[in-house]
Order: sequence, then C-alpha cells, then structure tokens
Amino acid sequence: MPTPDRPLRADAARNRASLLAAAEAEFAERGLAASVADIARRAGIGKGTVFRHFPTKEDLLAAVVLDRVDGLTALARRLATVADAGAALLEFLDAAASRQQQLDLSFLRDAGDLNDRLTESRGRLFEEITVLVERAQAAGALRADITATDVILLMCAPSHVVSFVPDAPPQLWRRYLGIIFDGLRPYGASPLPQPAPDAAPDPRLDQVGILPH
Amino acid sequence: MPTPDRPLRADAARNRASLLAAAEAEFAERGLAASVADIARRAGIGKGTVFRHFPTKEDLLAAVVLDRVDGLTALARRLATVADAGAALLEFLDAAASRQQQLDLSFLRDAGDLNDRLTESRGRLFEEITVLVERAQAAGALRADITATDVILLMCAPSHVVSFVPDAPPQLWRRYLGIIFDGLRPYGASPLPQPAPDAAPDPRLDQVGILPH
DNA sequence: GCCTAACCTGACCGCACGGTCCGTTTGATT
DNA sequence: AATCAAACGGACCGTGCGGTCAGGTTAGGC
Repeated sequence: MPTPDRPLRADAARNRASLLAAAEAEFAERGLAASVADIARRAGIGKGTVFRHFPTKEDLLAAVVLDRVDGLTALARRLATVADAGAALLEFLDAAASRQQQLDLSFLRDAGDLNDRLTESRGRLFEEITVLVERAQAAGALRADITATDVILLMCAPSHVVSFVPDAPPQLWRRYLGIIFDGLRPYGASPLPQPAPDAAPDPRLDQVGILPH
Repeated sequence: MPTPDRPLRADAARNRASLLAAAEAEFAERGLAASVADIARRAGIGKGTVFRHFPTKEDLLAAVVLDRVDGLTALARRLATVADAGAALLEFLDAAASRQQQLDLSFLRDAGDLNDRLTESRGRLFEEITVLVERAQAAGALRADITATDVILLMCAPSHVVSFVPDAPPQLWRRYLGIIFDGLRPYGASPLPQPAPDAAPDPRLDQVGILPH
C-alpha cells in the first residue's frame, strides 16, 4: 500500500466484495471456527488472495463486524429523531437483536482486541445509544437507573438465549426481548443490586468491550 | 471395563478427582478451546491417563457439566419447599447465574450431543424447575405466560451478558439478573410476541438443549 | 498491441491439537 | 515378598489450521 488510498483495481474490488460476503456468511454459520480456506472457497478465490486483502483472519473478522456496528450506529442516529422515544429504543433493540440473530457476535469475546477502527466505531455506536437512552428516560419509558452500557450489553442477550434451542422459530428472540424490555420499564421496577459498569462515555470507552478479552 | 462397576484403584481415583478439578478450571478459563494437554499438565498427570479415564475430550467435558447440572437440580429440589415461592425462584436463578459465572456453559452450544447421561440429568433439572415455576405463578410472583423452558434459557443470560465486560466486578451479574427478573414479574408485564418454545416437559425434552447443536 | 505494476494462486511451512500405543510403574492380593 | 492385572506416561501419528511465497496472470495507461 504505497499511497494510503489508491483506487482498487477492478478485479481486486470484485474479489474483496465477494470475500466479505463469504466471510460474513461463514462466520455466521460457524463462528470463530470458520476457516480462512473455507471462506476463500466460498468466495471463489484463492486463499492467498484473502491474506492479500486482510493480513490476518482477525482483520477480516474485524471488517465484517465493522459493517454491522456502523449499520447499527446509522439506525440509532435515525431513531433519535422519532417522536416516541420509548418506541424508538425498543425498535433499536429489536433491530439489534434481529441482526445478531443473523450473525451472533458473542464469539467476539474470545477474539483479541481486533482492529483500532473497530474500537472507534464502537465508540460512535455508544454515543448514539446514549442519546436514545436519555430520550427514553426523559419520556418516562425507561427506568432511570439504566445506562447506555446496560443497553449495549443487553441487546446481545435475546439472540444468545435463543441460540440454545435447536430449531428455534425465526422470531423466537422477540419473546425474550419482550421479557427483557419489560424489565427495563420504569413501571414496577425494583432497585438494582449492582451499579452499572463504567457508564461514562468519555474516559474509558473500551470498558464496554463488544469484543474485548 | 470387564465388570460394569469395579471399585477404582486408589491412585486411579485420586487422579480422576484432580483431573476433574483441573478440567473444570481449564474449561472455565478457556472454554472449549482448553486443550487436553493443558488439562493433564494442570492435573499433574500424563495425557494418556486423561484418555484412559475419558475416551474423548467431549466425555470429559460432559462429566464436568454433569456435576454442575446435578448440583443445580439438588438446589432446585431443596428450594421447592421454601414458603415464599417467588423468593425461591429468585434464589434459584441467583445461584444458577452465580455458578455460570464460574463456569460459563454457553460454549456447550457448539459441542455435539455429548453424553446420554447428561441428557437425563438435564431432564431432571427441567422437572425441578417446572415445580419452582408453577409454585411461583400460583403465588402471583411470576407472570403466567412464562414456562420452565423460558427460565432455563434465561438463567444463562446474566453471566453471558457480563462476560463482555473485561474486568467486571464479581457481582455485576446480579444487576442484569435484577433487570431480567423484573421482566418476569406479573406486575406491569406486557404481552409476549412469541410463544414459548415447546414447553411440555414430557414429549421432547431434548428440545430445550442446554447443550445441543 | 505492449508493458508493467498490481493482482491472483495453490503448494508449502510450522504448529498445535485430539487421540493412540506400548514399555514401565504401582497398588492390591496372597 | 512375589505376582500380576490395572494404571500410568509421554513419544508418536494424522489432521487441519493460519500464514507465506515464488511464479503465473491480468488490468489498464500509453
């Protein structure tokens, strides 16, 4: 990479696109256990080409995840302008869980620190969620002791819960999102036994760790 | 194994015990990625000895998990006689989450069908949880549309949620158990969008799958 | 149409894993 | 103390992985 951003050659761009698609599918099916060779085969390219585009399997994973995270950020930003703040938060959680359903990110816990750009993206997502949370609280739709960190952590739960049942109906996660969201409502909430983990958005965002170790 | 159950030789019994302890610790730290060689080293025995006791890595894992599951079953049975049925259920969930915290079982999703004995154990646990659930509902402490399957699925959630935060305080999981349990209360519950997955205890218990694929 | 840098490929390497095997050691029994 | 089946241990094997590289291929400016 002589100049930081030279336009990609046509075939290279094509390959990169199908590589990302294949990687997404393969990671979704097999998690971290997906092998680079399988991804390459699925994309119809050689294994060496994979490593030309991404020097490491982890970098490839990071690229896939980055797409997901940025997508969620964009959605959150859009939802921040919806009138009903409570409904906006619920819709965000719904979308987040739905996408996790397609690509369960929880295996990321076991992957190192991945990319730096990914850390930034996560930070942006965090900020947008903070907006949603504060608006929902101001509207009285969300209990006051919940932080953006709580939301970012809990949004992974429904798909994970469902992942234990073998032939789950495709929308089963909605059941558990419903239960959890009921737990987030101010009505009938009981005091929480533990403080939220490091909620402040500025100082140590990395604390949140969508993907840390 | 000529006779089905001959008493173990003294050294063999000792080794088996330290092997199980080492396996539990190692699986807790590294999940399915724990290697048999590491477990053997930690137990202070040779690798061959491990395979003498358990013909397969999966069998070893199954033995460790069986202990856990049976422990939970015993606890549930004890709690079934407590006067306050709502508190009993909460205490069960508390204990379950706490133990998951020490040994996150969610990696089991990616392990095959494991042992048959484990399937039986899971069935017994399921039955005991059903008792707790029905008592809690009769006492008005648990919303009526919750099944034992829901409980068994949700009891894994708090520890999983917490596993994403790097240096989590040891009791942080209680925060998320609190939120989820609030969502299970009848007070202020909103209708759930999806039916529970195959709750009936008799016909196809395997549906629940603490560990299936 | 030619030239070159960018790109692609698949054989190859080193490594770590699960599992096997057989020579050695050890606990029980007499 | 002698005996022997039971248990041990670690060198060994095959496999599949992430990652490298030398040599062939191609896009695209001229």
